[in-house]
Amino acid sequence: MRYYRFLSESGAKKPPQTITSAQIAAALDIDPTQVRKDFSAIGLLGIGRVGFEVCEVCRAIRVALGFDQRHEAVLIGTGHLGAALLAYSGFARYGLHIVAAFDMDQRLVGSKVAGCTVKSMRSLKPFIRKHGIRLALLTTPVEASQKLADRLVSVGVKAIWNFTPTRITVPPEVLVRDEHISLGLSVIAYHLTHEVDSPSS
Amino acid sequence: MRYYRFLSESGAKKPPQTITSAQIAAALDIDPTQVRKDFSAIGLLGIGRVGFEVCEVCRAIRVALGFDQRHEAVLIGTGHLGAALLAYSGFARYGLHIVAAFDMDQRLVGSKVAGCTVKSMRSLKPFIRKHGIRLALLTTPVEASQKLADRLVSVGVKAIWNFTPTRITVPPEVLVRDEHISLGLSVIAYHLTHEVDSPSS
DNA sequence: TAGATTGTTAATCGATTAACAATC
DNA sequence: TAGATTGTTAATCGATTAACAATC
Repeated sequence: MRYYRFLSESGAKKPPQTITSAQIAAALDIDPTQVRKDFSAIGLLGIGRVGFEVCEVCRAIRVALGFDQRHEAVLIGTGHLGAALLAYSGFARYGLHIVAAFDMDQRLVGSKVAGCTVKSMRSLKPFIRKHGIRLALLTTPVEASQKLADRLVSVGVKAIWNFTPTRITVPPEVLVRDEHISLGLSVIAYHLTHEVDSPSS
Repeated sequence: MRYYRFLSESGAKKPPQTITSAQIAAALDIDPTQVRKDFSAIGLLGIGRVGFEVCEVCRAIRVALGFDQRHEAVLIGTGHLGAALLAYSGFARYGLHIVAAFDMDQRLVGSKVAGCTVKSMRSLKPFIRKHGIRLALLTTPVEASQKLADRLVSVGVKAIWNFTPTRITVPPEVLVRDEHISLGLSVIAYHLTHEVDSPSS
């Protein structure tokens, strides 16, 4: 979560290998007690008078969140957004590897997008079965999301990262993470509107 | 927020122009009281025995969140993600209009991305001043985010929609909305890892 | 030892849920 | 009128914050 981002960023810079819960709390603008509680929840103990060892904390978080394990995923829909995700190099840090990309458009099949060869949808099911894929990224622009989700679930996919503006329904054991931007949009629109109402405050 | 998405979607289909708080609550899996409370918070009153008028609710939400106003924005960084956002047609529904795109890369300047001509960074400040732009979308892959943010703030930008994996700091009156995917990633990684630990539960 | 920071129990705060008279 | 749904007050629940003995 946010701890990991902060610690792995700041940890590289400064030589001191320990950090106090108060320092973390100040940087992330939360309560020091919260930090200690969260850490102890994942079986992480600090050292009295010194604080926490940065490396130790990072490793514990990696283990708790599963970043140390390799997760293989497929990406469906190689449009603008799909290409952006394929090109993003930050996933590997969290153990996520996109091992194949698929697209409905037969004209795109065989072409390379961000160094990844686009595969035909026909090979989707066999591929997932063969490699035991458990995560799929949905970046299809059209509203075939639900049908696709059903197909994915039927071959054993356990989590769907949904970047489409569609709400999809799946069995309870499957996780769907929606990455809609409409929520962020509403926050921004609200701020801009409110700004107009009271420009000075 | 979520109400608007649900109501504007379902409202188009069914003829009945009214909906009850219980129906909304069931669809969104929240408490009916919560719905009524949220609605009354934006000065929205229902009708006894009937419920709420769908159109009326939608309009009130639009007004409260500022979707009825026109918000003009600039986009900086026309990479994959920038292109995807430019091509996304859903923004207009919320009153957001991306009126110009900028990029550092001089070779891209003048070319068209998703129907929008890429402008030089040199013209960024004058453009913002001239058009009174108050929102900027940051999709620059490199770590020039902070410098860019400073420049944007200095010419009067009031909100920054940050799609870069960098944390940027701005004066308190400026809103920064981070659209990191690392949070979603951690949720997914956790689910997949936990799945392994107990496949049957 | 003295000082600072932790782990954890207790208290506060806010948000969510329940209950019910008022209303159409 | 009778029935159903609202608006709002009261109660519960959980999470955040405070306090403090234990620890290095």
